[in-house]
Amino acid sequence: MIHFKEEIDITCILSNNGISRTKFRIDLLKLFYTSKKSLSIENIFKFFSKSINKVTIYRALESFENKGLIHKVPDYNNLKRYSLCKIKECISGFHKHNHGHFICYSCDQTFCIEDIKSPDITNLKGFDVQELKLTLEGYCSSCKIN
Amino acid sequence: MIHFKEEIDITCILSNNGISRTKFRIDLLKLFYTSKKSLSIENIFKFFSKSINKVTIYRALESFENKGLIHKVPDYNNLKRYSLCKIKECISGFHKHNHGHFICYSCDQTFCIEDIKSPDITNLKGFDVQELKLTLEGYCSSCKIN
DNA sequence: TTAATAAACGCAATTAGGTTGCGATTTTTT
DNA sequence: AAAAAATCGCAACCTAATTGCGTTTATTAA
Repeated sequence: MIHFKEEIDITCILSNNGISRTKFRIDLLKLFYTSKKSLSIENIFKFFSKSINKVTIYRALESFENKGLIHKVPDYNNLKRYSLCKIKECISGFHKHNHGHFICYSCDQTFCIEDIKSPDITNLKGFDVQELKLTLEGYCSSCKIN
Repeated sequence: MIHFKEEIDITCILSNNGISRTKFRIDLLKLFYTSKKSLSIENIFKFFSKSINKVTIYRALESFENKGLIHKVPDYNNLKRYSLCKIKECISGFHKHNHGHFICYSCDQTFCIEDIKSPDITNLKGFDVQELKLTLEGYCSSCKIN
């Protein structure tokens, strides 16, 4: 069981989004709130000591994403990977993220970079631009050689 | 057999890069030179009327990429997809692309956008940024409603 | 609180994209 | 022309992800 210093009502968030408060889904959402990192299926699988069926993980993540609680982030190996949505604009069925993502070559971790906003390119001749994704790659603070 | 108006010596390019000039590889490289679009394995498979084994396609693409003739582009469904390298900086084992890519929601096509250069973000606190990828999404000129 | 309804779970099977091994064929080198 | 190297095609394999379905758990209605 995970505990917070400042209580965030996980069960309330789930209820408000029409998601059943099963032990696993409560703990999974808590995990996203406590983890500063993005999470892959494998990360989650290992966190729960492989006691949870992977299909269950896939379906919970799909549900969370559809409700706007988490969002997909790019992954170095093109695997499914998610981060908590910290923006209120993310609601059921719709995500709004204009932050960039950083992928570390060494630890394969993906970080959300709130600092950098994506450049504003809305009019590009011939194209109707709906979204803009900025992905940085390199070495994160833990992996780089100083 | 594909023909060019201005002769580009495909067989010469292959030879110079140490790639055997088989009928398939010659035609494949010609296809990349004539196609304005990026190509997925499925695109190529169908172009050759499914007469070429997919493993052969995978291996030819891997070879072309390693020699710097083509480069990977993002794909809407995370499939392998390639475009011709138009930059002389792309040589054996090394690619240098600072252009952006546009993915169409409707036709799933990926276009190289030479016009826009990726923003120059080399110093980001705590991170050692090696590469920057800019991907636009929306509707291309053929698919958008005017 | 209990019965009915809906959501979530676990298991097995399947799908899909991509990879590997290997013998046969084609190309290149000598 | 012979030997060496690269490419090809087939079958088998791998991994991530998806689907079907019967069971369990949670939510809603009575």
